[in-house]
Amino acid sequence: MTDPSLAPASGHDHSHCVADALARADSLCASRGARLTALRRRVLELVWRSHRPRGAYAILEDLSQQEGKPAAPLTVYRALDFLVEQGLVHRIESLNAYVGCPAPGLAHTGQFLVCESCGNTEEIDDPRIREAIRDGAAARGFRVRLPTVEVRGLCPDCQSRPRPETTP
Amino acid sequence: MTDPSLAPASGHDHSHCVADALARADSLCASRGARLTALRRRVLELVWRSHRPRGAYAILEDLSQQEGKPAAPLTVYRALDFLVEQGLVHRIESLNAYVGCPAPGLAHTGQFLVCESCGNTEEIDDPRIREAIRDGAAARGFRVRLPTVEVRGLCPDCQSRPRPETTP
DNA sequence: GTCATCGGGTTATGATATAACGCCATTCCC
DNA sequence: GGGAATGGCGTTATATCATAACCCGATGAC
Repeated sequence: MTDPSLAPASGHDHSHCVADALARADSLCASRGARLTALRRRVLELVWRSHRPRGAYAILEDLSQQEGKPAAPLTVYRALDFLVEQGLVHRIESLNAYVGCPAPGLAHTGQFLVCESCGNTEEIDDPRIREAIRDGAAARGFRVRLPTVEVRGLCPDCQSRPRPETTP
Repeated sequence: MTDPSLAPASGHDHSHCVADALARADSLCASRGARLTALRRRVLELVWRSHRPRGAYAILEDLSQQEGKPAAPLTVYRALDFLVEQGLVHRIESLNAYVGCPAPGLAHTGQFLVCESCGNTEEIDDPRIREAIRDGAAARGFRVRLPTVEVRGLCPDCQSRPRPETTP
């Protein structure tokens, strides 16, 4: 938890992010009748250890360490499936990794700005992008179910830094 | 090669697609001084067996069969890396699979409409989508290097069919 | 001819994800 | 409350996707 490589890029109190995310998850699941079990909540917390997408096996390791005994991959994947279904976590396809959603419950399908240098990933929901995809698909007779937009590049911080921190 | 599950959705002469793709690859590589070796060319042909993204291991199996002896994964991955670098093939991140580019040489980064029913994947290059992403990122100070847009949904054919063909 | 470079073979391994089966706790119905 | 249905999760095994490390032969530069 005090591993500096897990800290987010700019100085912000990340514990707030985590606490907020958990609180939102609690109330959202409660309002939906979805069961945010202890395990699922712990996995959500582990996803939120940073603003970088984390691989399932990284989460698995953390979980194993917390429990003092090795956990099985399925344990983590099932929890992640639940969290993704509830919109609490997004899967970043191009990284095979998972990142916490900062604004769940808004029924959005976001777009992701993935920094190739520090790994930090910002979720946005830009109406112009959303509508351009919707219209572009419609013009070709294609019915959109799930748009995936993942933009690799450099975040503002890393553009001004020579060689920034490593990814976890 | 005559496996019907590999045929593209609508009746079109797919052998033309393949022949065209190979011809374009030949001239493009020649003009660039890139070496489209026999192996790479064969892998490109196997990617083009359908308009569905194909997994590296599916290609590997085809290749092994053609050669009468098992090929190694690296063989295929190296060829695919080359083809992707040359823009002859695109990787579909959300499927961990590869699909032929119908218009290489245009220096585009396309968007992909992936049918969840039949698997056929159409590559488009919609300026509105491209520009919306460029502007949306710029507005947040993010420098785009590689935009990835993969839209899952239903192609026109599959919207009018009850339960269409399977994916290979 | 000699060297550098590159394509590709070989073997091993790492990383990501799911299948199949079963137990147990909760919940729901009556 | 009793019993059945459901869902969460443990266990073991396996599938799928991708790369590391090493070597060798062909090609082209000089």
